[in-house]
Amino acid sequence: MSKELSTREENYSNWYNELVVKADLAEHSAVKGCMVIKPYGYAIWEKMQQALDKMFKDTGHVNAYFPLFIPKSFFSKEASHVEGFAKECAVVTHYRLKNGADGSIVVDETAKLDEELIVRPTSETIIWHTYKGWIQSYRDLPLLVNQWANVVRWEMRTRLFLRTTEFLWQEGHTAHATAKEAIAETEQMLDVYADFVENYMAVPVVKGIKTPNERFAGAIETYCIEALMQDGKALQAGTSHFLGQNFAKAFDVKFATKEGNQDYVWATSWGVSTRLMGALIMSHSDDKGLVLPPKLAPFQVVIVPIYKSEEQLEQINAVVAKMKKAMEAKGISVKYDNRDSQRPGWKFAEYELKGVPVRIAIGGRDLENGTVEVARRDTMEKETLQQADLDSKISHLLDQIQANLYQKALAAREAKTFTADNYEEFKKILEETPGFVSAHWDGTSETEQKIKEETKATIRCIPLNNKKEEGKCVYSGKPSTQRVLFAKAY
RNA sequence: CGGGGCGUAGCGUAGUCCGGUCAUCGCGCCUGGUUUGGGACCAGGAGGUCGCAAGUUCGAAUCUUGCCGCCCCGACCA
Repeated sequence: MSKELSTREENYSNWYNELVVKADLAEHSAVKGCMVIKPYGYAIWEKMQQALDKMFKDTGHVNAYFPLFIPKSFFSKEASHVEGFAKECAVVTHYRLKNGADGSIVVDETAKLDEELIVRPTSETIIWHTYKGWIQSYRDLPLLVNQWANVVRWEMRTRLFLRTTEFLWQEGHTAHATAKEAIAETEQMLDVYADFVENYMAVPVVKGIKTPNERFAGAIETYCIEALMQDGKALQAGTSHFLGQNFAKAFDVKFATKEGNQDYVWATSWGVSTRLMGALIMSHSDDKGLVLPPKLAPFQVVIVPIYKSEEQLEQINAVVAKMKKAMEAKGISVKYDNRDSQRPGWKFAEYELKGVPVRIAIGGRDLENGTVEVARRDTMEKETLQQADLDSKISHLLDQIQANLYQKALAAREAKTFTADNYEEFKKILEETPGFVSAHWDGTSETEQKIKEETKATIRCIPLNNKKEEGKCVYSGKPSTQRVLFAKAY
C-alpha cells in the first residue's frame, strides 16, 4: 500500500477523495488540516458511532453535550493538563466583524472578549466545572457520561484522518466514589474499545498502558489500544485514562461519603475519534481501493444487473426485488444499482473502490439458469450460486468475510512483530522491517527519550498481562523485568 | 518555523532550462448514435485570469523580484 493510498490511475488521485475533500478549502490556510467528510465516508463513521454508542449504553453510560467554547481560565486549574494542550489551542478573542475602510471585512477591535475562549481540544475542564454542580453525595455516583463532539487541536503538522486540526470523536467522562471503581471503569472502557476495533473494524490491537512520557496530560495512568498499519507504523487507536483525583481537586468536586465524610471523586476519561477511520482504511485497503468489514459497510451487498434490453431489465428487477427483500429480512443491507447511466464494468470497479463486501451480478444467463454471480471484495473471488437460499448463503458469506479480514490483519501484524535482544538488532529491525519490536527496557524516561531520538521509535505500550521475564535493557543493559512494545508511530 | 519539491480546465499533466501559431494530452463533463457478463466505441461540443502582484521586453506559462498556497521531510503530536 502506497503512502498516498493511491489507486485508480486517472481521476482518483487517492481513495480519500471518495471519503473526503481536502482540497476544496485549501486556499484558506486557516482551515488547513481540516477535513470535509463526504457522504459515503460519513456513513462509515455513522456505522462506527452506532456500534460504539450501543456498547457505551450497554455498559451503563448516557450521552450529554457540553459547550464548544471553554473559558481560558478553566485551563489553568490543572497544571499538567494546560501544559499538555497549551501549545495547540485555537483561541477566540473577538465576537464581531465590521466593514473596514476599504470595504473589506475586519475584526471589530471594540468587540474584544474580556476573557478569551478556547475552542475545546478536549472537554475535561468544562465538564469537571459542570460536574461540581452535579455531585454532592455518594448517591450521585457513579456519574457515567459520554459526549459525541468535535474538537480542535492546532497541531503543527496534520495528516488526513490521523491528525486533523478538527476531528470528530466521543469522550467519556466518569466520576466514581473510589479509586478501585474508577480503575475498573478505565479498564472496562479499554475492553469496550478493543472489542469494537477487533470485532467490528476487524483490526487486531494490543492492549496496554502508556509510559509516563506518553501519558495523557493530567492522568495517573493511560491505557491504550495500539494497532499496526500495513506499512509497519503503529497507530494509537484509542485511550482510556484513570485521572485519579486530579480533576476533582482542580475543580473542587467533593462528595459526601456513606460515612459522612467529604472526599474528592475519582475520575476517568476515554475517547476514540475519526482517526479510527484512518485505521480502518490503512489496515485493510488494497490497490483496488477500500475494503470494508461487513459490520461497518454502509451497504454490505450491491446488486448489479446486466441486461440488453428494457424488457430484460424489468425481468431482472422483479427477481432482484424478491432477493433483496429476503436478504433485508435477514438484516443484510443491500443496494440495487440499476442505473442506466453507467455500464456494469464501471459499477464493478466503483463498488470495489468503495469497499462493498459482496457484489452480486445478475444477467440474462442467470435468469435462464436461476443463478447469480457472487464476488467478495476481500479475496476478489467470484462464484456462481443458485438463487435458492441466497439470503442464507450471503449472510454466511458476510460472516466469513468479517472473520477473514480480522485473520488477515492479524497475520499481517504477526509477520511484522519482532523481538530484539540487543540494540543493533533493534535498530536493524526498525530500519529494514518496520513493525512492533518487543524489547527489554530499563523503565527510565531517559532511555526512552534516547531511543526515540536515535531511532524515532517510541514505546507504544507496556502490554497488559505481560509475562514477567528477566532481561537486560536493549539500550542501557540495565536489568529489566519485562518486554515493552516499541514502534515508529503516526 | 527550517530543508526540499511543486502550483497550467473538475482531476491528472506536457511545455519553463533556450521568451515568439504553446496554451498540450488523457480522464471526466455535454449532445447524438451504436453498445452493455470487468472501468465501451464513434462523431461532435463546452470548459483556461497558465497561483497572485510588480518588473524586464515589441512580445512572458517561460526571465527577475516579492507574496500566497499545496505536498514531503524535520521540529510538534494523549
